[in-house]
Amino acid sequence: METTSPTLSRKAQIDQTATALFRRRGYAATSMRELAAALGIEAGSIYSHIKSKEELLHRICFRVADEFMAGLRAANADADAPAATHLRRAIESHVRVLINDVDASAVFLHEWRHLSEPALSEFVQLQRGYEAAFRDMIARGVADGALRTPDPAFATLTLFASLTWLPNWYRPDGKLSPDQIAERLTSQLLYGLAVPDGPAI
Amino acid sequence: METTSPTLSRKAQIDQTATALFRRRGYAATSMRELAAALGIEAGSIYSHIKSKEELLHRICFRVADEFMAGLRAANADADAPAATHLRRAIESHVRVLINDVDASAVFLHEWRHLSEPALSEFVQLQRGYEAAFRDMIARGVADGALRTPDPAFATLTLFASLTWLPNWYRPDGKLSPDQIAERLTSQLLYGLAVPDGPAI
DNA sequence: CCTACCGATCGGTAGG
DNA sequence: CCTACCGATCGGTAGG
Repeated sequence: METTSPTLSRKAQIDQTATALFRRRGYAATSMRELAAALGIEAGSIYSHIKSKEELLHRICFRVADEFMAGLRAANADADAPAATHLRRAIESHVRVLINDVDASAVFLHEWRHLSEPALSEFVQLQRGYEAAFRDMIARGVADGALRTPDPAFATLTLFASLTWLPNWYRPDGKLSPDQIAERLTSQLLYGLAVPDGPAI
Repeated sequence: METTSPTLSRKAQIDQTATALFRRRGYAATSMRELAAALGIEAGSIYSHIKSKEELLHRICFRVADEFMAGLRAANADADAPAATHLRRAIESHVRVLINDVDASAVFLHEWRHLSEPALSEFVQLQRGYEAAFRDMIARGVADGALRTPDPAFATLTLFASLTWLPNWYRPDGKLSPDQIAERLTSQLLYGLAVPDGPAI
């Protein structure tokens, strides 16, 4: 079911296979016996490498969260750049993280709610901070005249929607490179679909 | 846990309570005993009203699908209107369906993959037809000069992303009415965030 | 890493 | 609609 590189440690193989299964079938609907079968071992054997099923989910979610956070910091590192440039760079970084491991990203986006406390609250806090940073970039872009929107919070939601949806359709064998996707996404979000001086719609 | 109107039939109460639970906890993670407890009855008693757990999911998913399809047909009914108008009306209809029952919409959007065959294939077919209709409206809008995009298929994905994300943030007690949300979403997707003759970003 | 197993819980049914 | 229960499967462990 799964071709794993022989250079991966068993623990890394477990993580990778679990990521693919959690994405395809959902965390709750994936049993440890399925995971074991995909790895070619017995269910009990998994527990010599991990403590619990949730540990797998926890590691996936927080690893991806760390990557998003690091990308956000890098995008804002140049304090002299205008807010709209920070925003474009942050979108590009986000797309790159998503594409770099689309299975893990999909689990991060859709399965985090199965975390239990206190990890759940910690995760939600990270998400909120990340979204607030995007809202802030948009608001600063509006303030300095580069962007316009009647509602920065609303614009942030739409932006996040497009970013979040990406793992649902991205195929690694597609024609668009990560940079092309980021560029196209950015341009469509910034400039929209309507012809500038075309007819009212 | 749940306040259900006394005018609802028991079956309608089961559907409504199941919808709320499937949304909050996910289909796979919701047990029939949880559902029974939320209804104030015993687990076995549910089965005098329904045949199986999946029947509940099936009914939710296909009812919402029917509503989306009906809205799409209505939006395209006026054959003389330009494609961009069809598109705007279809977006407005979509938003109204989502907001009309946000729990059911969220289940429709996120839990359909737990359907088993042949319902699963049937559902995917409906989804594909719906998406194709939006892609077609965008392509016709580009052809008649009202819209512009380097990639209609890509634009369709971004549009769907924004529509799909809505149940994740919409709060019935929010300040925006359904029509305001539809209008704001449409305008942002069509006109983007950038100031028309502002600086390059 | 396997065998053998634990208690808990699952969806669902029979009979009343 | 409840009581009492079915076989199957769950996450996880002990001992080797």
